[in-house]
Amino acid sequence: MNASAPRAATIVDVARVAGVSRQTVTRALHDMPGINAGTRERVLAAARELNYHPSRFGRGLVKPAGRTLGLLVGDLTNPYYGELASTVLRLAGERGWNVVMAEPGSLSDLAGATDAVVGFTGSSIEVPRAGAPNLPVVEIDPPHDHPGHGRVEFERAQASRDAVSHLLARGVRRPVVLDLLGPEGCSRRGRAFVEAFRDAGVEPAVADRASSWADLAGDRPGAGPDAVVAFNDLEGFRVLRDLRTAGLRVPQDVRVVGVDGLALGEFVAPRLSTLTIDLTEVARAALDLVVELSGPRSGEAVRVVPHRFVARDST
Amino acid sequence: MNASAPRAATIVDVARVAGVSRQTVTRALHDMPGINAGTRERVLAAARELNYHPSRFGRGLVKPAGRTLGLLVGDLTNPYYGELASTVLRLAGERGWNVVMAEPGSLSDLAGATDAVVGFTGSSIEVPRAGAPNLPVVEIDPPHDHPGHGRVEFERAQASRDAVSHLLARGVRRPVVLDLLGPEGCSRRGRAFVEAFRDAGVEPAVADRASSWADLAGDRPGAGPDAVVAFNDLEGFRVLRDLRTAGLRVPQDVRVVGVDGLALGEFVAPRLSTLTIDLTEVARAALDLVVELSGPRSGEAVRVVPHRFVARDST
DNA sequence: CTGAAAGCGCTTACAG
DNA sequence: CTGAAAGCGCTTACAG
Repeated sequence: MNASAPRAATIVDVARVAGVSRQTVTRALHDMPGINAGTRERVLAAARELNYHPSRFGRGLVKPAGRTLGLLVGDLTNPYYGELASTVLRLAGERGWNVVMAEPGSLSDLAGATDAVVGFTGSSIEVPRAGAPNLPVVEIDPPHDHPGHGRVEFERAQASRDAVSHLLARGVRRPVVLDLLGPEGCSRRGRAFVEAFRDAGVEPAVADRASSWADLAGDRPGAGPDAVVAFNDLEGFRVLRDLRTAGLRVPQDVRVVGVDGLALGEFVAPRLSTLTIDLTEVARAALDLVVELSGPRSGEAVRVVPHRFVARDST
Repeated sequence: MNASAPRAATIVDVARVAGVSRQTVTRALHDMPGINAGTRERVLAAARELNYHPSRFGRGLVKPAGRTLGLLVGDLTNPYYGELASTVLRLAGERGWNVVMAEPGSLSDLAGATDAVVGFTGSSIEVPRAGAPNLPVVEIDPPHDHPGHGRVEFERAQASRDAVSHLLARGVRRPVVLDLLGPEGCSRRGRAFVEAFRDAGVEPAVADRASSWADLAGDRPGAGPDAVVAFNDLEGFRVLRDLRTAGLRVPQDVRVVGVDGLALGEFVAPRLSTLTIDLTEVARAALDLVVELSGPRSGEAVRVVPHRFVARDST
């Protein structure tokens, strides 16, 4: 924008400095056969001198380029998102796609930089589609349906019922479900558990996801929860730690269930029981939907992937 | 490549179908003022009908575009890399850069898709710089110096000494350092610990990073290690779990130190002592080096970021 | 409100 | 071994 900013060197600048034509520059830069070694050196020297950076756009316009996928993920600090991102990177790599990643806060112009967007953030995503009305957008486990967006839905009912049966069979009577308590009430994961408990004839308490054990236990000893359904595995680890600090035994005194199925759940003691989902299947479904939506518009593009209850040591 | 594959629609196709000129298509697509509402609708309908996807390259060539950074990270399943990636995404977003991510195995043509590459993989990275001789490459904590690459080095000596003093002051006499035992011997992190122990007059055992507690303890009870330096925090969690399973108390019977400073270390019991590093500082240094290397070539581009020992409950 | 022209930076045939 | 020409798909002034 600065009028005095020097224009970046282009291939013609290099050609001029090296005293050759531009296609000779191309030849030198790409190590193509049929070029005099001395000429090549001269060109490369000129490129270095001018600090020449070829334009991706100029090249992309003329060479068949791979597709670029935009991947919008929630906090990568949570290994859950890391596992999905890792899988998407692998699958996209196999197809020769590049992946532009962004976290929701980021301002990056995804629509302008990509050929399709996959979003997995825990909330609805809104992609500013400047000039790209047909940009395929796929949401993973979105809280709401968005017409025109493809989506990968998570099926939680069966796994939640399995977890609840497991808990009740072990004598649980005073479960608490930790959840994100927004203006709309429980999250879908929370609702699935609450409904599963109710269907089994037990009314669970519901508390904020970040509640401390002291909050949950109340003041009368012995009346606290005998099971905690954490909002996710990370919070489950926290609950496990707090229970240990409080001198309570898991699973004998309190049983704990997480959600996400982090591999890390195997690395803590007691190993955390959890609701898991096959993220490879999720990623594959999302990429398939991208391909489907890239073609001529069809109807609803939806895939459903089920959760599964994994009983480990904490229940 | 398939001769029968239909050529993707371009802006001229849309213009033809809508019966307008191409700049009218541009106007309609970008919601620009000064266009008849009916015309706009007609254009958008044609775009939909043809499943028109604007070319990023055509546009990029003519509009000033943000830079695109390539970020090569080791396994995103490890929250350590996730934390770095998250920070880079945030800092890059603030500067208006897009970020193309890839894991080392991926075949993606980073050089062709980006304006600079940052690598943080635990091993040396080799970027195929097809036609991009001046592509800035910055390596984070690389095992070897690479001439021409910028690098962010981790300083471990002081933090390792601090950790060792801490352990020895608590009576540790038979420490074991778990490490990646490659053909070149210890890793740098392992060496830093081994040297710190030696300087303090204690010769540590060295074992493979994945060793089980049974491997380490040997057959004579009481002769096993009284401290374990894990390869990273994730392995530290595993050691913690194994010790618990073996009925040993941490830190009373065995003290455990991790490396990485995962936030997660606070979420386990006992909370894991570790060597931590400020990943925001690391990311910022890497991006600064990218900028520095994007300009006219200067000398060595190196930044050093120190580790710090954090004593939590496991020591 | 709409269109004809120029040009962004590169590579790919095609000549010499 | 090297160069002149065409063209990729788009946007930006400039005319009408």
